[in-house]
Amino acid sequence: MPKPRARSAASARPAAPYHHGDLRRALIDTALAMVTEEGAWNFTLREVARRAGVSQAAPYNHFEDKSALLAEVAALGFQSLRQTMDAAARGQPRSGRQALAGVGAAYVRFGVEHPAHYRLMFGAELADKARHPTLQAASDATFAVLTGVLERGQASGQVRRGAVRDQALAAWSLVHGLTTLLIDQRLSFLGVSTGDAERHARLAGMTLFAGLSAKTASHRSRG
Amino acid sequence: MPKPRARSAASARPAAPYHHGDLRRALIDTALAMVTEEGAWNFTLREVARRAGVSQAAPYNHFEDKSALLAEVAALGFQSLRQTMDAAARGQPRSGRQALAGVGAAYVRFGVEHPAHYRLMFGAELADKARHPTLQAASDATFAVLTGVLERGQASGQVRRGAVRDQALAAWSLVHGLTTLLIDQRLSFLGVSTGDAERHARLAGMTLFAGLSAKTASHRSRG
DNA sequence: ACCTGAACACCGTTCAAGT
DNA sequence: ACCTGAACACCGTTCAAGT
Repeated sequence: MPKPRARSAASARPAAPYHHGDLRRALIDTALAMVTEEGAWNFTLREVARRAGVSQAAPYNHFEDKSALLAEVAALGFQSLRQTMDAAARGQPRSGRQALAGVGAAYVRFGVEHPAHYRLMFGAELADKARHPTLQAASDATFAVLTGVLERGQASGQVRRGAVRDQALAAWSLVHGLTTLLIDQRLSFLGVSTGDAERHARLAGMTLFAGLSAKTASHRSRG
Repeated sequence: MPKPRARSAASARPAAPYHHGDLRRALIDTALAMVTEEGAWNFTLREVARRAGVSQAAPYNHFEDKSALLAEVAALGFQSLRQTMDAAARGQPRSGRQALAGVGAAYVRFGVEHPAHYRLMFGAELADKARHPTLQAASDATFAVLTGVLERGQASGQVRRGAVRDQALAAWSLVHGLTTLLIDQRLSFLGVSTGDAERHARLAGMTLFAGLSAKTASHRSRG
């Protein structure tokens, strides 16, 4: 809570100083708490201000508009996701399939455990806003974890040689698609709920790793 | 301002009768046009009413709330997507890899060509609304196209035998993830734009079909 | 049975005015 | 330099009243 910044004597409660200490950070923290604790992915800027104890106009001293605040909260989400993926990657002793499945499962788990945050991170409101630099940087760093796992997999000979970028794109598409389908409950008709998330993540990861082809030998046909 | 509303004789133009002929359909058509022609995925119910020439309160005679209208428009999108996929499936002479790649590419192409509609179809606003029955049915029918392709692929021996449901889920996750990443421009840092959509869709499809594993023989290890 | 006008409780954003 | 109060132009939704 606020800050004493006792200017006279030791006044016990300055109550509400006119100038907030670090309102920018306080607003981000408040919004983050609303997202993570209450699952409010579509909160209003006025409510964030209200909870932070300032007027509705105050945020505009620190953010250009609402989406600028959203972008900061989303960036924190990407940092958190990256740490989760990093931990999963390090936890696996071997590179290749194990590491890939572990990282993929960690990715999906993050999404289903923090659906509001995940929705915010990938929401359409922040779509064309590649201008938010912190968000872009955080997103790039997250993607790099996947790329790293695949690079090490190729180096160790477990992952097929080829363009890492294309492989990472396919892998990211898979886990991102699965996560959003789970979060938005688009799979209920299949009997798949968020409780089965990790199982299906590993299953999908194995499918991606082994491929759908019935051919066990490399096929040289080129359509 | 309002309307003459010639009620007598065989007036050629009923102009604007107090009671709209089929306002329900007119509202859906109007919203659909806004989505497909202007890319307005977050349109306002009031604006739909305005364009349909009725008051802001009129829609509530035909829809419980805004999301009920959104669900109808989304359902039309799923029908359109299903037709696109069906055509792609029939266009391919062979089952297996070709059909899978073709259907997947058609799916992604639909998304990047109708980004607003796609966003609406999978938007979070309609997430927990599994109650909208028409939407659910249309979505299920779309998914069934994928399942059918995989079933035929297994029957013809081109697709690995296994649970079709799990394979379809992996395939759907892949194309859905790729589509949303493309639409929301999350891949610009990779130099991937919507123009490359079809190419990357086929690439990702091939990756899924062939698998990421370096092993060409089936691996029996179970970790 | 269907539609309107006006109202209620909200939004995001701006801006003069306060401290 | 930062914050407030009041305002503007909107929303989704409800409801008595009109036809």
